[in-house]
Amino acid sequence: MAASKHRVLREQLRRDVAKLAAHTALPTERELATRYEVSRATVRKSLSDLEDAGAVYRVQGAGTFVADKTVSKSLSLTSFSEDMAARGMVPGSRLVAADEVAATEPIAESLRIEPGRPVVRVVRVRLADGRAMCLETVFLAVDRVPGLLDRDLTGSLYELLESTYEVRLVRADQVVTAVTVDSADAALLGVGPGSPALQVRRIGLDQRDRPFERTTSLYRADEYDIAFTVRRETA
Amino acid sequence: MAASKHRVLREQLRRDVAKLAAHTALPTERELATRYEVSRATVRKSLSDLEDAGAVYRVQGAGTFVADKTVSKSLSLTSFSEDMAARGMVPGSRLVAADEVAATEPIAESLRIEPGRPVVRVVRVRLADGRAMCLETVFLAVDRVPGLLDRDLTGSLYELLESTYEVRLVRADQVVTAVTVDSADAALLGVGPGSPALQVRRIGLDQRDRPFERTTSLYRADEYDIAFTVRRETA
DNA sequence: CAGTGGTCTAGACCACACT
DNA sequence: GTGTGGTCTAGACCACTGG
Repeated sequence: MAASKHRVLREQLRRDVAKLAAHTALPTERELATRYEVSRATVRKSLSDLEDAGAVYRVQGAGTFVADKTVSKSLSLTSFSEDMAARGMVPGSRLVAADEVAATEPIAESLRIEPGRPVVRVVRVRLADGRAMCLETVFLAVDRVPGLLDRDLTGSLYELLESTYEVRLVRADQVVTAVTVDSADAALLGVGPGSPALQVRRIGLDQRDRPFERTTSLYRADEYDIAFTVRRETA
Repeated sequence: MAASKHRVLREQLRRDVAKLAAHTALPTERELATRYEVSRATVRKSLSDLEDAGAVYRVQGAGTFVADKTVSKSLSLTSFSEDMAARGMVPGSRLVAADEVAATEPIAESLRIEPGRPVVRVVRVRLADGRAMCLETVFLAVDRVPGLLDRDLTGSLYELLESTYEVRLVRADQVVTAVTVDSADAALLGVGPGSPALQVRRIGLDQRDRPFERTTSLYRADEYDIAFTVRRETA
């Protein structure tokens, strides 16, 4: 499964493109279709995906070209572990708290459950190469993840959710703000009180658009940034 | 121009979807194709765009459904003016400086010109409903925008660039960080020194992937956040 | 002008969800 | 099984770029 022609071609082209200089022209769509023995529609699907990912750009009448990859992070949904791996760092965790609490009003609304219902709370200091990078608090509806608190919570929570509970996050709504950390959080992050931090509040949704995770992450401003590419609408 | 069938259908469906409750099923692709007298491929293109925009979600074998729009900002490239308008506020500007300076090393690299070459600098306090929201510093290669300094710089710079110089931004690479503002910036923003702020550094690119604008925006943390939806790759 | 990407069609089969 | 979205094809014409 998951080995469609356009996917295979896309990954093939992604590798090819990585070796080429920016602004180099790719073969034409018709040429690629002939060469890889697929229809032009399939080639176009592959190229569209690469365009969305910021790997190439297309100019009508002229051709398809290798994009300049200065940033070109297409801001996909990643776990902390994946994020750190992509930055070439080794992810880790220090468990601060893992318990069951009653859902407060905002938590309940985020998870679309009744206020006061029990939710699982996991608080962790996330490490990058052993250094504190982020303070992360996760809330999960307890019905969706029975027995979670008995598991090993120092690794990737996403992987655990996927492998054990078969919930796959496919989308998340995020809100990013700048804050200054209070003294309690500062101590956990190993920074001075009043230091700046990036706060990311996220509601994770499954394939059916149902929320099942609400996470607040507090990233050290001196160690972390969010880089991504945005595009004009109606491209 | 720009009135392709899939575009027309997309906007029609966007309006229809806005009236429906979340998780309501849309008609099937074949049904829509028949009803609007287009091919199914055209319907799929429209639905894909809406899916990318976060308006609907699709479940193989089940159907296409109205997404829950709690956030669903697909983080598109917008000007400050557009951004404020979308938030229901009236944008404004107070010009702080507009001059020609020699490009420093980082500026030159961003704009892909020689260090020391002249660049146009525009510094503005951006207002929302008359209140300071953001301190914005824009650098532009002078060759691309001759005579810019003689223009009215209190409105939308993007509109000016588009209408006068025919440069269209289609993509931008952004880096978001949290900072605390120094006393000079604090005075311009009307906040206390050491207040938190969201810093957005952006390099704007035209359709040919050429950089022609580098902007650093400093947003008051108490007035501004960045909300957007992210998706899992290989969807 | 020739050649490129952009749009569109009509039809086919597959993978998956639901009942 | 029936019906859904997902993939793929072969071919056509349009809009635009560039020499």
